Formats: sequence, structure tokens, C-alpha cells
Amino acid sequence: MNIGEAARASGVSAKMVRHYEAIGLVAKAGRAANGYRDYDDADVHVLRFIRRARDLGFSIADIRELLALWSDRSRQSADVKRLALHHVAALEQRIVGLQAMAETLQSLAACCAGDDRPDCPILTELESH
Amino acid sequence: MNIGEAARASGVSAKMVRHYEAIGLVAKAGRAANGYRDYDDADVHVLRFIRRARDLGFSIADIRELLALWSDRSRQSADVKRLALHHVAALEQRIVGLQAMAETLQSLAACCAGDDRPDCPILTELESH
DNA sequence: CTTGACCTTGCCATTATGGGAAGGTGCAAG
DNA sequence: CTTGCACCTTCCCATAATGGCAAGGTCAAG
Repeated sequence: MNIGEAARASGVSAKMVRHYEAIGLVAKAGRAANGYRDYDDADVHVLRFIRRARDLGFSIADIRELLALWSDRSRQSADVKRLALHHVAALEQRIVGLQAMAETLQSLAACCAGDDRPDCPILTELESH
Repeated sequence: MNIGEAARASGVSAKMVRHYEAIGLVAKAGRAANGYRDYDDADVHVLRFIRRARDLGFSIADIRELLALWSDRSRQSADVKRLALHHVAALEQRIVGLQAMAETLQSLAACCAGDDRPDCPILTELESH
């Protein structure tokens, strides 16, 4: 399987497949006689795992650990759970930060006439404080 | 006022003050006889505006527009409001994305024993799908 | 043999921020 | 005056994850 097909099958772009290989997240792909990277279903399986983890917001560093645990037959599920919950906490922290921003802006905007006059509490707020 | 003092007064690091000048977000600072950048209260005022806008999650591009509106005496508050609400929408979109991730992970983690056995629904989920 | 789709590597760009090096400046204490 | 420390200057590099482009090799169909 060429890289393009593996990319389509896994949902990871060919560009990123090469990148993941370059940073050592996945093993170096075998090469066909013509020098093209050659993939099999197991490789696609790994790539799909990565893709799914990325979709859940895990960083590459996290995924490196997840992959290690995944391939470790003697892993302890507690380690996976810890990683996941740690990530949940990080996500929730980002969420509250963003919510605070959105709420502040929302309330400022609610006080803004939004017409053709220049007076605007949003700018006033940014200006002061 | 040297850059360090302006940085302390505005809450923007000296590094970023230079950067904002380099990308044309703020006007080139005047220079003292020794070549040091020289700031006054008005400059600090602008920097503080930027800092506050960054705290609300506005991008540099957004801030460029906000600064233009701020200094435009004939601005229409509708333009500011539109910018702000557009940003709120973007924030909320990011929030729902993060919440979806957090909830998915949360429910997967809830199904994970978290003990010394290797079986883990989190890995199973990443693996399948 | 040409054309088009695919592969290769390598470099650059993004966003916002920080780190560090190498060297100049200014002020205070010895 | 010299030493030292804190500050300034510019320039380069790094981050995280991804995309784009360019120059060139490969392969299959027409």
C-alpha cells in the first residue's frame, strides 16, 4: 500500500504520516523497490489510532505514551485512565478559560448599542482596566 | 521610559513589545540618544489595550482591527460589536469542540477499571472506530 | 512517448511566545 | 577609574501541528 492509500484508509494526511515517521511517533515504513513507503493493515491500524487520539485532543507527547501503553501487553489500565483523566482536566481548564472570555465579551457586547455612533463599552473596557 | 518599564506598566513583555513593533501592530517607538526605545504614557496605554484584548482571546489580526476602530473617531459601534460577537461565536465553537472531547473521554474513563489489569475501554475505543 | 497521478525530499509559513547569544549602555560602589 | 550589575540592542532558534510548494523520480494508461 502506498502512502496515499494508507492516508485515505487512516484519515491521516500523507504529509502527517511522513511527519509522524520523522519524529519517531511511528516506526520507519518499509520501502518498496521503487523507494516508495510501503504500508500494511497494521500500519494503518496504528495511524487510525493516532488519528482518533488527535481527534480527542491528545498531544503528540500524550499519544506517544498511549501508543506505548497500547503495545504493552502488561500495561495497567490505571496508567491509561490517569493519562485520560489528566487530559480531561486540561481540557476543562481550557474550557473555563474560554468560557470566561466569551461571557465577558458577551456581556460587553450586550451593552453596546451596535449602531452608527462611536461610543462603545467594548472599547472602553479594553481601554481602561 | 525604557522598554522594560513600559513592559511592566502594560503587562506586555519587552519581547512582545518589540515583536508588536516589528509586525507593525504598534508604531515604531521613538529612540533616545543612546538608541534605546523610548515610551510615554500613551504608548503604554496602547500596549495595555492590546494586552487586555489578548486576554479576551482576540488574535493579532483582530486586535489590528480593534486598534484601528479605537483610534477612529468616526467609527460605528456596530463594527466593534460585530467583531466582538464574531469572536464570541468562534470561542463558543472551540468550547463545544473541547466539551465534546472531554465528555467522550470522561465517559470512556468512567468505564475503565483503572487497576493493574491491562484491559481498558479507552484504548479499545481508540483502536476501533 | 506523453500525460496525469502519484511518490520522494526539502524548505517555508503559520500563531504567539520565549530563550539565548553577543555586544553596547548606564549607574552605583569600590 | 574600574568593576559589576541591570538594562538595552539585534539576530537566530524553538515551540505544536499542519499545510503548501518546488524540483525531480515513477508508474500506468492511452
